[in-house]
Amino acid sequence: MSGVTNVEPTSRDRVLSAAQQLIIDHGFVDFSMRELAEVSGLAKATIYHHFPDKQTICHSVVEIEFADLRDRIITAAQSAESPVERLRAVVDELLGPQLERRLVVLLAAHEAVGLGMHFHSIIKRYRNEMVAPIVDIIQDGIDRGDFRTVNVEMTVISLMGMMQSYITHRILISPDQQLDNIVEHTLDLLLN
Amino acid sequence: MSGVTNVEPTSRDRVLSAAQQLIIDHGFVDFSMRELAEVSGLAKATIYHHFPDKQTICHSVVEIEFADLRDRIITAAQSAESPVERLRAVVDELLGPQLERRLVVLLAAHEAVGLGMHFHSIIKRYRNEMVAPIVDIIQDGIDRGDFRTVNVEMTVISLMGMMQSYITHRILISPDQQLDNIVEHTLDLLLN
Amino acid sequence: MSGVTNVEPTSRDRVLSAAQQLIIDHGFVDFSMRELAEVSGLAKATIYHHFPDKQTICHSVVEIEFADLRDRIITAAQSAESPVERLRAVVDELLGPQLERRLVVLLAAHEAVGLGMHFHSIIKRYRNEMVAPIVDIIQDGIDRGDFRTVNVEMTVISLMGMMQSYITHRILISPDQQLDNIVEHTLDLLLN
Amino acid sequence: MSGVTNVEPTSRDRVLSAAQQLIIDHGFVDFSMRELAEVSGLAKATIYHHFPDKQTICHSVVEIEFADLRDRIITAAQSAESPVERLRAVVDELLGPQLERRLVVLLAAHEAVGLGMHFHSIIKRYRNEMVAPIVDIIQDGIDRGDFRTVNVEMTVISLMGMMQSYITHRILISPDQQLDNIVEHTLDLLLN
DNA sequence: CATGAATGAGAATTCATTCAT
DNA sequence: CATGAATGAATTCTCATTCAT
Repeated sequence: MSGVTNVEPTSRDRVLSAAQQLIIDHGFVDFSMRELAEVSGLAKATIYHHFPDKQTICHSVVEIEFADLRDRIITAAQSAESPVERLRAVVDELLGPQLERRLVVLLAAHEAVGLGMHFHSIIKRYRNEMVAPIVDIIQDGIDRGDFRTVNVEMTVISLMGMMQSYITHRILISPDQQLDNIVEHTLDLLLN
Repeated sequence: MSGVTNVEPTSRDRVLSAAQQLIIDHGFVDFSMRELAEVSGLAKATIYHHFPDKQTICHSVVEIEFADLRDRIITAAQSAESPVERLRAVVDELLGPQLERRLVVLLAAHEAVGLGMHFHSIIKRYRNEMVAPIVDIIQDGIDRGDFRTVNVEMTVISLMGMMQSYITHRILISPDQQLDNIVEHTLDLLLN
Repeated sequence: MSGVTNVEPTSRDRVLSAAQQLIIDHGFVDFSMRELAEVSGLAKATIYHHFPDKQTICHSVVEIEFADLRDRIITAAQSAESPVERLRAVVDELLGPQLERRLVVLLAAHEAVGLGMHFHSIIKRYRNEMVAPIVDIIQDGIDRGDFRTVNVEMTVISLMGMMQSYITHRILISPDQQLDNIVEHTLDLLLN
Repeated sequence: MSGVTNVEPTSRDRVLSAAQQLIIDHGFVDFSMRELAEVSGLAKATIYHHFPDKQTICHSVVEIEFADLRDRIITAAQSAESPVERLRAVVDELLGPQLERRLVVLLAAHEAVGLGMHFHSIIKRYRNEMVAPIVDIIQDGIDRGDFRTVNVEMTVISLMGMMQSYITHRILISPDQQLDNIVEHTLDLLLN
């Protein structure tokens, strides 16, 4: 009660992390407030005490996931001097094991196709924020002559698609297969 | 009407094509049998006369979509002599406008993450069938010396991810932007 | 087609015997025309070709069961000279193994409590027809001085309840327990 | 209202007593949750707030009925000194007018033949609990020399069947006929 | 005589949400 | 801050029955 750090997560956080888990397991639509109450250990009415409705909870989870991913990418994009190393760091981060779970959520966000414009705008906003630093790296690499000349924006789109595809492959097709050299392969494709 | 062929689609087909449309619009979970009845023009009970449950309808739609896509890819993969031309045809096909709608369905299939193993197995099966001809093309290109030496399987995974990413971009971010040179960009990235 | 005996049961009979089995398994209400079609091997519409509705099928099954039971009782009631022997034959028949299944149906008929007056009237009619010969036996026994003087009708009611109770016991409580001396016990109780 | 005790039945109890009434009227299968909601004065969803499903409601009603009957029998079985008087009290109780309604439910429980094992186990359990005190009485009577020597268990089974038969008779055949001397008739059969 | 296709009505159950405490 | 109780609307699915062939 009086202590140094309060390790008890707040109820709000318990809701959000339960929601994250349920979205990963069931997708955005097919999880119920009943399950959310059960998993979070709170009463349904208590959840409504913290959030106005289910939609807002989904939006919040997506915001949090995207913000975290964006921050990691930005950090990675500043982690070194040479464009090659910075790109390597970003790709590394995008495929890092701790991100897989988060990216699954983002993958699932493609559901957003049928989920209304607010999702669209969130995805659009963060996608731009994640794309920007990668664009900078590639542009920088081209300017320095390290990379060959490519359509920068399109290359970034390609890059993100590849990342998704690797992860999907790992999840759906061969979960155990190690893809250690993904990073090198990706860089090779893009930069050779 | 004029007697040559009976073009009236069967009730079964009307259900499947209505389901396809609804899945595209709402995702796999959030379309209701009530809507499906309405859109297909049949009574709910009639739908259950043709399909045992909602799940089976979803599976069937996915099967049909995948089978069609696979067939198009296989056809494209046999359309020319040189590996470069055959790969171009495949990429062209994957991005062709008439396929967008179908691919949206496949994208949405990533929902499948939370939708049970039967989806997994369908996706796995067809993904293998779609990957195989592309693998052949690339391997052939390498053997002939047209392509540089790459990890073939990984390259195919990359390729499919890029395609998805382009389409997602077109749908979510800039629907109107023309990406005419996607094909060339992709080939450039992969084969240069 | 042209033969001596036609062993193929008629469709009508197939419906009735399937219905009998389903009523035994599920009770009168909770069996569906879909199941009946499945078990009988006929199409639902074919069943409606032979019977106007589900109610009539249930009534028919009950009629058949009761008629058969009544006939067996009447036969048994005429099988010997002495009242004791005739009563023994009736009790024997009521507990005979081939009758158990039929009696289960009759037990289930107590559902009839909530099933409308037509069932009531069937049960009432046949119950009277089954009671009558037993009444005669007991009255005869009393007249001859073989039995002690009892309220005849009430004794018959008791007798039938005991039979039901034995069967219920056998079905619900101890299916394997042999109750060989039931007949003697019953006669002993009633006539001593 | 005036403050002594709050007599308002809980929602749970309102559901159970409405269910009891509906089971008596329609049997276990053929009453709907819609009716139950109507009769209990609650919304369907509210019922599901208190019970997980229809089955559980049925089981609960049967449990309550059996428990009440068992308690009454046990009480009656301890009500006097002599075995004859105690047996008379039990039989009296089994046929008492206030029990008729309850016994109808138990009769209807024979539907249970087709209703799954959980019903079987409930019936089996309570049947044993109801039989035990009657067994004791009869054994005691035999030991004291008041009753003639009979197979005790079988006699109890007989007794319960008779009771059912009287009640069925009253309900189905002649509702108005007074059977005042049933008790004496029954005792006479058993104890002479 | 037989049936596949079709259906309106209704079944059980779950939903997101509100409110009094 | 927290919750049990309550609910209208919607869900998937089943029913007994009809009809054109």
